[in-house]
Amino acid sequence: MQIVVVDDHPIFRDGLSQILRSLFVDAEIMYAGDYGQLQSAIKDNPQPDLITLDLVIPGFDWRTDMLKLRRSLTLTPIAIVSMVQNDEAITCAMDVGINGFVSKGVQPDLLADSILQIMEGETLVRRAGDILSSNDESNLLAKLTARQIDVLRLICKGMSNKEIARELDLSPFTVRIHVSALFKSLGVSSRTSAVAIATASGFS
Amino acid sequence: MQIVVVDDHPIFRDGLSQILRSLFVDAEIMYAGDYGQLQSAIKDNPQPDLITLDLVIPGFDWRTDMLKLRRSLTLTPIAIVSMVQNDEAITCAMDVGINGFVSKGVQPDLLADSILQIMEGETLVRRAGDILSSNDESNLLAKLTARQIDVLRLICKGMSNKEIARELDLSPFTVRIHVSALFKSLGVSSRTSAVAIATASGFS
DNA sequence: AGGCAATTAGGACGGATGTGCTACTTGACT
DNA sequence: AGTCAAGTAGCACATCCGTCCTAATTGCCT
Repeated sequence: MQIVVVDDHPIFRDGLSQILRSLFVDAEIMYAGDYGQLQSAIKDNPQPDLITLDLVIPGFDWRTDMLKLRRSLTLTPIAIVSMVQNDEAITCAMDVGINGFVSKGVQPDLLADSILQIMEGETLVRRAGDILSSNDESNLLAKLTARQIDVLRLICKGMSNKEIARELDLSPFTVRIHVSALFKSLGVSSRTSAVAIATASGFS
Repeated sequence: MQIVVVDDHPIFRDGLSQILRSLFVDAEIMYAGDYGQLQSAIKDNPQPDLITLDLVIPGFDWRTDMLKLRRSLTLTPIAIVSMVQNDEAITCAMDVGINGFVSKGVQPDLLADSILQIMEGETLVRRAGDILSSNDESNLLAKLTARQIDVLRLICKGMSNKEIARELDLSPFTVRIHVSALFKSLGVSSRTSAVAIATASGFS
C-alpha cells in the first residue's frame, strides 16, 4: 500500500502521516513538498492508493494543475487536505473529479474518518466548523510521559543519547527507550525532526 | 500586485512601505490605521498579495479578529509585524494559520528577508530577542556559504542527508561535505546541536 | 490479586551520521 | 598564468542512532 502526502508544511505533514499510519499500518508513505517532488513521486509510483494534497505548495497552481493531476491518475483517490477553504477552489476541485476535500482545521479523528470514506468511494467536502482551537502542541505534548519530556528537552539542546544519560543519571539504553517512544508519539523517526516539531510548537 | 499595510504608527508605516517597495517595485501599497480601514481595504481588494498586520491597532482584538481575518482571506499571506512579543499572541496567530510573525525590532534587511520567505509559503516566527542574541552568532551564520545555509535550513526542517540530497538535487556525498563544513563553522558535531544553535539564533 | 502503564536495563542489528582523505570543475581575484 | 574558495563526487572507517526484542521493578487502578 502506497500513500503520497503532498504538503509543504513539515509539521502538518508529520501530523497527517501519524494519522495515516494509524489507519494503515503497513502503508508506505511518501512525501512531496512541492509540485516537482509530487511529479517525481508519481513517476516512481505510478499507481498509489491515496494522495493527500495541499492546495498551496510551491510550483502548484490548483487552477490548472489539479486537473492535470486528476487526468494523470484516474484510478487513485485524491483527497485535498488544505487550509484553504476558498469556495472557488473547492468547486474547482469537485469539477475536475477530486474525490474529497477536508480542511486542515478539523479534528484528527474526523480527518481520519473522512480519509477512510474518500477511499471507499465517497465524495465529500468537510470544512472546518466552529472548532478551531485544537491546540497542536498540547495534543502532541499531552501524549508524552514525564520522562519523555525530560529527554525531549535535552534533545532540543542538542545533546546526544550518551550526554542525556549522564545528565539524567540513566543508562544510555534507557535513554534510547524514551527516545524511541517519544518519536513514536510525535510520529517522527529522527531526533532532528523531533526538534523541528518541538521548537515549531513552542516547546521550551 | 497589492499589499495592505496595517499599522497605526505612521512613521513605522512609512518605513515598512519603503522596504516593501524595494522588494516589489510595482506593488500597489494600501494602508489601514485601524480595524475599520482594514475591512474597507479588504472590501475594495478582496485578494491582496500580502497583508502586514500590527496586532495593536484601534478596534482590533487579536484574540478574536485574527481568526476572522484569516478565514476571510485564506489565500493571502498574512505577516504579523508587531512590537508585542507576547507568546500567547504568537501561538494564537500560528494556531489560526497566520503565515508569519516578525518583530518590529529586527533589522530592516532581515525583515525584508522574512517577508519574502513568508510570501513563499514559509511560516516563521522571528522575535527581536532572537536577533539581539544573534549579534554574536550572526558572525557564525555569516561564515556559512550559500550552500551550507541551504543545507542548514533543510536540516532544521528535520530532513536526513538523503532527503536533502533529493531536495537540492545533489549527491548524498556532497550533502555530507556541506554538513561537515557547516558543523565545523558552527563548532558542533551533530545535526541536532546545529538545529539548537540555529533556532536559538532565529535562523529560519 | 491481577492488570497495566511507566521506568529502568540490556542485546542485536541495520542504517544513518560524521570525519578524513582524494579529485575534479568553476569563477573570481591577483 | 597562478592561486584560492566554493561546489561537486566518491571511498573508508568508526561511531551514533533508531528499532525490535526480552526482562525486571514500581505504582496505580479495577
